[in-house]
Amino acid sequence: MTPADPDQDFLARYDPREYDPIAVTVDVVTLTIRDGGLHVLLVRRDEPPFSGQWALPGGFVRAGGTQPAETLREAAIRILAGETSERLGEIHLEQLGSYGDPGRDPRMRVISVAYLAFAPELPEPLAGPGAAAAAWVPADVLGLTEAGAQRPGSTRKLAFDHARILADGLERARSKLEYTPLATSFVTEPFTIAELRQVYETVWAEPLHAGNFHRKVLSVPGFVESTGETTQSGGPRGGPRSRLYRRGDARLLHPALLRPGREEAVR
Amino acid sequence: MTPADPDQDFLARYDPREYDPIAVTVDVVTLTIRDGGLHVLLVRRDEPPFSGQWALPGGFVRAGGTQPAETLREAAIRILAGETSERLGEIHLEQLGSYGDPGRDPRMRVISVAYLAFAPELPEPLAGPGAAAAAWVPADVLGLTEAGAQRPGSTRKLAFDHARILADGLERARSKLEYTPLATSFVTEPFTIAELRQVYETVWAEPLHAGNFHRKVLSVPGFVESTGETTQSGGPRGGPRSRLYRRGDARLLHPALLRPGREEAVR
DNA sequence: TGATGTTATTCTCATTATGAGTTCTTCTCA
DNA sequence: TGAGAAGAACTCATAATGAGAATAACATCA
Repeated sequence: MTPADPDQDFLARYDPREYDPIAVTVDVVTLTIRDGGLHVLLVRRDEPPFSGQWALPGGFVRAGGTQPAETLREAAIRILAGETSERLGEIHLEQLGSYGDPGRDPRMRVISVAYLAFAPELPEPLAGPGAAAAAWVPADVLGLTEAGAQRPGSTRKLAFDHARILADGLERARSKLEYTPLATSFVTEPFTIAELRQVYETVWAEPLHAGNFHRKVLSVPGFVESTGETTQSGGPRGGPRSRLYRRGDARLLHPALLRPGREEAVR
Repeated sequence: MTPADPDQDFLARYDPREYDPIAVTVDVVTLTIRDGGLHVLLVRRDEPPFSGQWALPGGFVRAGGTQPAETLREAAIRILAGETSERLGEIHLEQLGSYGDPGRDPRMRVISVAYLAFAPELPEPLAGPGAAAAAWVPADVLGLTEAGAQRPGSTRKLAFDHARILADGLERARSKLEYTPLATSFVTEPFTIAELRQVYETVWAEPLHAGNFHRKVLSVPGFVESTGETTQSGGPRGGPRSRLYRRGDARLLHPALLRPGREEAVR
């Protein structure tokens, strides 16, 4: 950012209409748990490119000028509101990363800032102002690999590089569950320890030891807070009533709740 | 990304020259350890806005068209090369986040994708193709607060929102040392355990227990690997020769090396 | 109604990880 | 040569974890 730098000079004298433009969009990975499985909110395209394929909800950032300017986060909230339209205040939203490889959009150079949202169970998406079709799609039917690709035979091919963005979002979610209390963003208050455990088991896709999980959650300061109440009845297949909890005031879990069997992931 | 979405329609018919433009830049937070302190690479501006103030090295992303297109990462490498120009292969580089609030650049709407680099000790920056002045600046003289502001009285005011970007980069670095072997990116091979400990103590800004650190580093599989050699002499103030190590093959530290006294940061 | 199975919650116990401090030894510097 | 610094390896108390079992409250169904 100095005048001797040609790039900075360029910025100082920049008249954007003279240069190759870059478009900026925001795409949102919205995760929720439905029917015991991890789901992501997708919309279906029916115009080229990628016509007929599923994609993350997204849209342009309003730059200001003829439109009111908005922050990147505000753009993400606007896009999310187009599909879900309710209780946005309860939804956790964080920036995931930016994706800008040349050619990721065949029409022009597009930089997409991806956001990641964690939501408690929501109704079917209104295919409202944002989509011809919108749906909660089980994450596992997309056949995502760790490398951000889709396995051959996946019935729903994702448009653009959205498979990679989604894979990054899933890994971020798995990781955030370890050291933050964000699992509570997937449930509605009040909730039981078992509901919280199901969140972990679903996102991590592995069973956890119920007793150890229970001990751990209650021993981490500020993770959950007892309401003093219990459920009105036992579970659908028996068992005693569960105590009910709400979110605590911790922003970090200390000590963290680590995924089992991470040794293999180390190298 | 469907035709019913006005934003997507907009994209399909987008002629960028008709709309309010957004510029995309890449800024790089480059951290290194010099003279026992954490330093960041900054350049000095001498044109408005923020003339005379320090800023992160940055530049436009080459969109393609009249210029060859580059990825965001390639842009970051190009910017880094302008200042440091050597051994870029050894430098760890990762995306930090994107910053796009309206008004962050008074000239126009600019989205900046920030990258974070960890470098071993490098020579004074060539104020080369990238800067009228470039320097390694001790991170502590910038008076950064956790909130991303600068304390009043800081002698070097950072331009734009670079104080926040730098604060985010520092926190990312502190955090990454816990669960990745990236501390080894701050030293040149071969290195001693004490050198590695100084990296942690510098970045975390707190003293560590030498014996426990030693035990821990050697017990985490794949963190470091012995070369079988030792230093040629003891330390400058005495002590025996140290064994030398190189980087191991671990990508994650398991178990992690946690910062002491994190309980206060939890809420 | 009573047997059977399910599940929340609590406990035990062996193992591992951590924090604090000590010991032994090798080296530099005065 | 002596004093002090520092690498490396120990000890030991405490905390955290993983695996399993025990207890008790509840649902379902014969």
